[in-house]
Amino acid sequence: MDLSVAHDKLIKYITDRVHLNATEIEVIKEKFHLRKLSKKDYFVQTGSTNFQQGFVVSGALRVYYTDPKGNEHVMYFAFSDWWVGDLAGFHFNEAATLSVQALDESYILEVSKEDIEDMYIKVPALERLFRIMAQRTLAVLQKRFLLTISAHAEERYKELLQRHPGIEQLVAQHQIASYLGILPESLSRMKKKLYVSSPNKK
Amino acid sequence: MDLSVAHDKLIKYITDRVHLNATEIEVIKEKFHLRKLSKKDYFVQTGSTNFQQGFVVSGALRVYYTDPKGNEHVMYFAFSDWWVGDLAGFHFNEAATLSVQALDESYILEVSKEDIEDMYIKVPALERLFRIMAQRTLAVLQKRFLLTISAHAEERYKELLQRHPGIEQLVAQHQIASYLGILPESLSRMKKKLYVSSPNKK
DNA sequence: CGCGACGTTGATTTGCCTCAACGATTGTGG
DNA sequence: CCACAATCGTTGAGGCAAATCAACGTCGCG
Repeated sequence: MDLSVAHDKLIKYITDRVHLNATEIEVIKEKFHLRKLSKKDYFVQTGSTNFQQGFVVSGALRVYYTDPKGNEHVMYFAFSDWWVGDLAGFHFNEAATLSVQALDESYILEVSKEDIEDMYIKVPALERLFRIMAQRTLAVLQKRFLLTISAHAEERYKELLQRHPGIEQLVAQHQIASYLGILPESLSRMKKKLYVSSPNKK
Repeated sequence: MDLSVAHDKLIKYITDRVHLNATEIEVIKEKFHLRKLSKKDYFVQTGSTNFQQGFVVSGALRVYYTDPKGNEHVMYFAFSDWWVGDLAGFHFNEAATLSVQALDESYILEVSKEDIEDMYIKVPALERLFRIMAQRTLAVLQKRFLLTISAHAEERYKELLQRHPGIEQLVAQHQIASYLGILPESLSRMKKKLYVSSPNKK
């Protein structure tokens, strides 16, 4: 993965959403640094106070929470063109409660909170971009929250498959169970039940 | 409740967070319209396509979701200085999936999506304010989501009491149960259990 | 006053967890 | 490159938190 190719991908992502002039593009390129993660490497770990955000250029990652009992809960999976980081920690300057780990070799354009604040001044369009992104992410999280409290695991599983076809080829089953908020054993039993009662096989 | 008092409250809220000049203040005052809600009146109802947001000047409201089975789930309660509206519908221009209902007589400064978009141009500081608000709301919702999937109802109940002391005097018990994601019967049993095992009474 | 909304209590059910065991696959160090 | 270990998915037995269904007393209010 080449730095300029990564930068071009980021600039395309941004200019698809807001207008930038040539100077602004240069400012942005200076601030985002390419980082390679091997499988199982961490981009952010619980307790970190680095406050960075990352734009995923390629690869696959999981963003998860480790609760006080030590159980891990997947918040979301991230692929090309997604953003990763601990938003709560980032916003409140608190130690990260989330971790971000590569599920495969991944390339990420990393930016520090300081540099983002600096860019808000030098590139006002980013203020707009990040407002829109925050509002959209908020709307998406709200939907996920409402589904989680109103529907059983089986319904949430079907919704996931519908919203993200092919996810089962990309991430392991126990990661999907974690995303759904159930144990791997429960997902295994659920799939068996769905398969037996409605055998859409061969 | 007087319009100019309400406007002053809003302007104080905003200028506590970002800088405004006199002209900008006038633009904002023109866009926010005062609305009185009696107890049980709705500010937003499921299916609405008005895309308005509201700044709560006084009173108390509940923001809730009605699932396909007809069960209501309280997203949050709103009091003075909070914002209410269906953020998902607002952002995606979809019919509202949330409802906002007054629990007591309330006064709200209402603004349409159109006028907000207009203000982003005339008052750039609002772009920043709404970015910050969206990011903070997102961080708060993330914490709520993570607590919901990782902790039992009893722990969530204690967290609510700690974060919002006095909530039990402001809203009915079945509303609190709905916020916690459990049935009124379950909350009743839980309180009984907590009371018996740890009688902090007289 | 009378009705409806609210909170409580009881009996039973259920969705998912916990703990345990066991093949199958994957990965790795010698 | 193979042998062994670790990880993963599956299956079983039993348990628990909260839902469901039902009944009933109390209170506030039209």
